[in-house]
Amino acid sequence: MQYRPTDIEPKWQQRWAEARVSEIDVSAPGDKLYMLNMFPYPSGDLHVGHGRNYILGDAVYRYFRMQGRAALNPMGWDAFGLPAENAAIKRGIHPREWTLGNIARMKAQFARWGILYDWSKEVASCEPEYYRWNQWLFLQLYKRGLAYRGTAPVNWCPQDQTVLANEQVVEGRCERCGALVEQRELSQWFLKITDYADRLDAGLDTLEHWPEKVKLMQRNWIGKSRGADVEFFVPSLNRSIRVFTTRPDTIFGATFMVLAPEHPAVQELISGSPDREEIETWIAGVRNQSNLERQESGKEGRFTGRTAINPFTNEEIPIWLGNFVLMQYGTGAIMSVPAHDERDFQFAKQYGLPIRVVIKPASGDELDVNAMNEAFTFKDDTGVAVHSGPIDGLPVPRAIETIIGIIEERGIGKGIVRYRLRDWLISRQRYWGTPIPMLYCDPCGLVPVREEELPVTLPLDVPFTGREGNPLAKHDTFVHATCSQCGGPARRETDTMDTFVDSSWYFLRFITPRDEQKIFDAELVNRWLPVDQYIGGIEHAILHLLYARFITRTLHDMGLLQFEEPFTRLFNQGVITKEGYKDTHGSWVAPAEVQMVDGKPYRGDEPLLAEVTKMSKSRMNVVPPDELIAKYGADTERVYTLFIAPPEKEAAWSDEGVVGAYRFLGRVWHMGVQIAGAAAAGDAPANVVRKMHQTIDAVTARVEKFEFNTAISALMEFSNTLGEAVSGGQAATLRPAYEALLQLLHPFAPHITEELWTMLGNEGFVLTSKWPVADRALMQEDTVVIAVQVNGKLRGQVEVPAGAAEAAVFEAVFASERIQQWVAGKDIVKKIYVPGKLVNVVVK
RNA sequence: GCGAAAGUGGCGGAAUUGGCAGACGCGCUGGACUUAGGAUCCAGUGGCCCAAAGCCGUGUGGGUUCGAGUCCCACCUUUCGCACCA
Repeated sequence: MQYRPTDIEPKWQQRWAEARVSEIDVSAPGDKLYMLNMFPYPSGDLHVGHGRNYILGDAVYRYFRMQGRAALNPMGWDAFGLPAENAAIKRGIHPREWTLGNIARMKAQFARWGILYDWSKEVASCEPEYYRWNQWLFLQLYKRGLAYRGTAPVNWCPQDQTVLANEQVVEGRCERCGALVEQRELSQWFLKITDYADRLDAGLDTLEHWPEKVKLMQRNWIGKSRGADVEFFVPSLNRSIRVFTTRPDTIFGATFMVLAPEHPAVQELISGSPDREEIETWIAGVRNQSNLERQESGKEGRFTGRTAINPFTNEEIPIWLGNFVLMQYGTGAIMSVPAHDERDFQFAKQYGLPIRVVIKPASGDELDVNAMNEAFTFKDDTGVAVHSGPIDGLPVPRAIETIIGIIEERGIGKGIVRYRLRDWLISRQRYWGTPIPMLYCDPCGLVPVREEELPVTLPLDVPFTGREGNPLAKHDTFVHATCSQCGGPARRETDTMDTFVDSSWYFLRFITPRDEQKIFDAELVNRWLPVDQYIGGIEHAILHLLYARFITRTLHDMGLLQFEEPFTRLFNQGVITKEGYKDTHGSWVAPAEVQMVDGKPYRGDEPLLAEVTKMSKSRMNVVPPDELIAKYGADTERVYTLFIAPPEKEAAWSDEGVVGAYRFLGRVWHMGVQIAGAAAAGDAPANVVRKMHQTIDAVTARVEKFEFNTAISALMEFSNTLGEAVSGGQAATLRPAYEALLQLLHPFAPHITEELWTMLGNEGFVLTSKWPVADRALMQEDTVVIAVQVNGKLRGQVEVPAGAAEAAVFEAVFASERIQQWVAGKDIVKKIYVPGKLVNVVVK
């Protein structure tokens, strides 16, 4: 009987579905476990690279089910977003239709992979039943002052015709389309995530089971820094300007001040300058530049013509404007200490400003200003304050503490903690998203829609022209509304929400997805959450995960949640890469057009460049799962995907490598057929029993640690052991050991194991059988092979009974002729025995 | 520039607390079975050497140790993240 995956896989997929094996009653008691894969954007077809994420989650889910856990494994759709709208513009298909079609395709693909989700919990964020709670959440945040409309310089993507959150701008470009982002001063909706900066930072310390990398990225993004705000008096204006510094200990070395060109005091400062016009032209030029352009143009500045008083040295120091000082951070003004800050140093050198050393190395001589060609920062106690009056001789950390005390005492400033994090801009001038439930009324001003009027339904009858502007704004019956307060005519907000709002709380909705009365059932949610195991890509290290942590805290503060961290364990799978081919113009070439000549790629006689990159449609290097499944089956794809590399690592797809997984399953199959055909009789050979227990032990430990590649290699070894026993005519004795193999293999290759399990005459699913437990006593070998080293070099082996005493082992070692050759006639200096492993004899 | 992680056969990768480097798989070589093989099965496969014995071998150079892929120091390379955040 041949192994034909295509014959058996659809059958088992159907049986699991019919038996509703993955549906769970969340109100029933049980040892709960909440598994979650990040819900995907329904972009259409999935490739084997996407598959890694879901296959991995399904393997873990099935393992926990076999461990007897009440495991919830829901799935849904992050269904709002720009690609749907772009598809509408390009192809004339409605975003909703496009989205729902993609959802259906992806759902079918999950089924073909044999993935078990609890579809009774499915949600799609584009449905009013879901997004009304998005709107409800917004209103709660608005009530608490955490949602506000404000004017600020924002990121505008000219390609996508919308504003973007800071988190969505990568190296000055739109994260989605890659267009250069422009700065615009606009009135927009924000969520006050900055109110939670400190808690979001501190909470990272409690996340023991998150990858360090992700925590670090979040920590850097939040950018907490301690320092001081200090007032510098400007005599000619009879007022002071406040600067922020993280290094108040260097204030004696502050020899000038620099303000951002956008600083509100600039006009006043330059009012008396003879160069005023030139300075204004320069400011206008800088204002037009993005941060990226400013950085590329190098450090530039202008002298305002005025001076401030350094409050510690009492010297007059010049006030400059500089393109490198950011208005968005701190106070938009800095004190410059060129000796101990690299940026200040460069600026001072460029404009001939004085440099004064106020920190010396803790061990070593004072720095020579004239010999310096870079700043020396001394951020820790490797530096000691000098020429700094009251803090002279103090190491940097203590100097900072002391000087802040003095600053506060003198009333010229205070110690302060600042964050790099800025408020979350959630307005989008796009159609396919959750309408922001607000009204503009002439008499009443800004009015929130009443909760009982939710949802504010997104109208479906809008034209998609692709021309500038949000189609919603042109929809008369949507825009014209009645004021919730005065009943008069009002204009509806036509901005929609960033889709990251939708995904910031969806994991709460999965518990009671059909509840029409409330966003979620607090009692059940507090029982099921936090999510025990969250799985998804590293690309969400900041965006989604930070927003979800923020929203969870706001709901906690509303008294709805008892926890502040939504995800206990986080796992980021690595991407799958494959070779793609580029032509001489740098365009990607379809694999069908590529011919290999002497191992090098060509299109006709044009040589191509092979490049291993992340699998993606645009690079034309995707492997569609359906062809693979048709040829080898989903089980093969699953086993190969998990075996290819450690799951957190990037992995290169190899079409040949797939065959190895297929052969392995083929061997398991043929072995199963033979064992099923032999009437069970007698005990399995001792080596098989031992290997079985060792394998149970190894696979269990490795699945728990997400080491699927080595879990599978252990199963291959066990399968090889069983195969030898079958060839040795022992098939009749192997049934229990073989059944254990099927159970251990089930999470990785669910279909074939169900089929063989049934073939052996078992009732029920492998999935609902009990995960085997290893008997440690039976794992032990009767005899052990001890490696023998002489002076650290391997010289032989001896076999001794397991647990033999040290003396007996040495006796066996010196009885060995091979070893005698190396030690005869030499002084034995030392004998070392590592129990059960090796002996090292040191001779001279 | 700053921060983090990682360097092991032709390839993907194994290797508890320092204890037989290269598990498992791909590929390759030889063989079996075949009209055929890009199917299947069997054997071999780190390098030097016909082979054995032996020697060498985990990015480079040092060190600690009876013993180092693993620990320490210096360096090199790669990848990722941040990037004028005062």
